[in-house]
Amino acid sequence: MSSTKTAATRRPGAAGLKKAKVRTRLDAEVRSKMIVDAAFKTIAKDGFEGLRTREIAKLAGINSATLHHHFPTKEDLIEGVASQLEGRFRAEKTNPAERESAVDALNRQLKDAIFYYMEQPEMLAVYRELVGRAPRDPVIRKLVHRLHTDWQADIVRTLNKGRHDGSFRADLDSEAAARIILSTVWGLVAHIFPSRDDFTAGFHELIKWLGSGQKNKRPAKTC
Amino acid sequence: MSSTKTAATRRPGAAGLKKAKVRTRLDAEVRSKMIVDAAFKTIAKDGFEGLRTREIAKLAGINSATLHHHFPTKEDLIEGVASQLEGRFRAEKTNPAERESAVDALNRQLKDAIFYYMEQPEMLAVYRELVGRAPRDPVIRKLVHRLHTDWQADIVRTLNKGRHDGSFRADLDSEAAARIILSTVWGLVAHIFPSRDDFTAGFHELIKWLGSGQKNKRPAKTC
DNA sequence: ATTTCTATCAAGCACATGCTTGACAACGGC
DNA sequence: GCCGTTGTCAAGCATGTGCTTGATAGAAAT
Repeated sequence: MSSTKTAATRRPGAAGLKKAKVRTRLDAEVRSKMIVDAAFKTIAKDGFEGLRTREIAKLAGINSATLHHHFPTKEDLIEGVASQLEGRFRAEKTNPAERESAVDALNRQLKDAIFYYMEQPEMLAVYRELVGRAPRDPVIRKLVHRLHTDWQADIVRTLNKGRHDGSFRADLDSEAAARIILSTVWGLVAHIFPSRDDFTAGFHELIKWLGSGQKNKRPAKTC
Repeated sequence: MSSTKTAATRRPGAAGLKKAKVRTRLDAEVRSKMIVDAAFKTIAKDGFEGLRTREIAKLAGINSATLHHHFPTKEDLIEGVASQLEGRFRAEKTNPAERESAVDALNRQLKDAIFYYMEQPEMLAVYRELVGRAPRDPVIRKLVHRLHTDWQADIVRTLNKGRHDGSFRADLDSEAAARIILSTVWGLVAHIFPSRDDFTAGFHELIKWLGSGQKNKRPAKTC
């Protein structure tokens, strides 16, 4: 006597025709990635101001409670996004060609930046948001600092190499120059450069300034 | 003492001891400035994410309804802040000294940037926030674009002058170079440079690169 | 088959937040 | 003194929002 009654009241949609929702259950890892991907897209489009857990859940096709099961707090979700971004940057890092010259290495930096700008604008948008949030969030700040430090070290290596083989000017301050280059690339990310072509022109000008002014690689500097 | 009854019922706190609030009535212009100042400080500290009309009102010492009387929407308030920032930047703009050399003019840019960094960090913080918001807000975008365009034009003028009098290298692309300089300064604002000294070192390196390599101002480039 | 584990959902709680409403009071013009 | 204008306030409305609760169901272990 109690069977039908409880079943009818307990189970929503058992008697009715309510779109028989199929509950797809996924591994935590897979679902987490789906959620982070959704958050990534939302942040790229609307920034952190536009980050609403309900929206992310809807975009990921799940209930918001499920989202909070995988990422207890919004903060956790943001860290997940940040972590994914760092991973993608490190994974997609292009390798130097064999016996690549210093100038070629710089041009690779240029090409990489333009690649992200053209093909992966979402990554740059999220990056921009993270840097903007860094002053107020210690975890993000550390992550951004890590990325920038490693990146700068790469550039310093390249510059030192070019300086020693004579292709770059002998009086180059590699540390300072690396920061200029970093800032220039950041100028592209932060839309300080109005267009891709302006950025390219700027970067080429920079490379020109770095040059020693001689084609061959002799370290001579007499006249 | 006479009309106690109506007074007691009508005026909240007239009978009690509730801190006898004095309603200070100000001109719209004055009050608006107070509100914008409060918003300015809040945005500098917590960014746009932390902008709550109630908080601003409390900081300005007024009721939030009063705030909305002067700035009907949050958007209006933000535009007020942006407008004030632009005004301050333009008003505080340092004038070139009489017969100032091109190198001196660039050093003035450097000094100005460091001045804001050290003495007016709030202005730079708000600036940073505005640039971050620009991609999503047409009004802000226009304002930022206006500032950058004017600023860049200034630098281009300086560079052209230096190029023509021989103090800068003859093969200088002034437009591209100006954008590099702009990006470098933005690197300070956006905390791409870890410290003030790193920025100074970078800027000096930049100026070194721009130089023609000769002390006097003759346009000769033979060797 | 039973149990255990946990991913998922519908509903909701508690509070935050932009903005409104209606009344009041300071001020200037008459 | 009277009155229109408007700057100010207490209270509230409607909605948004992070996160919780308690129940349900898929899957694996036993």
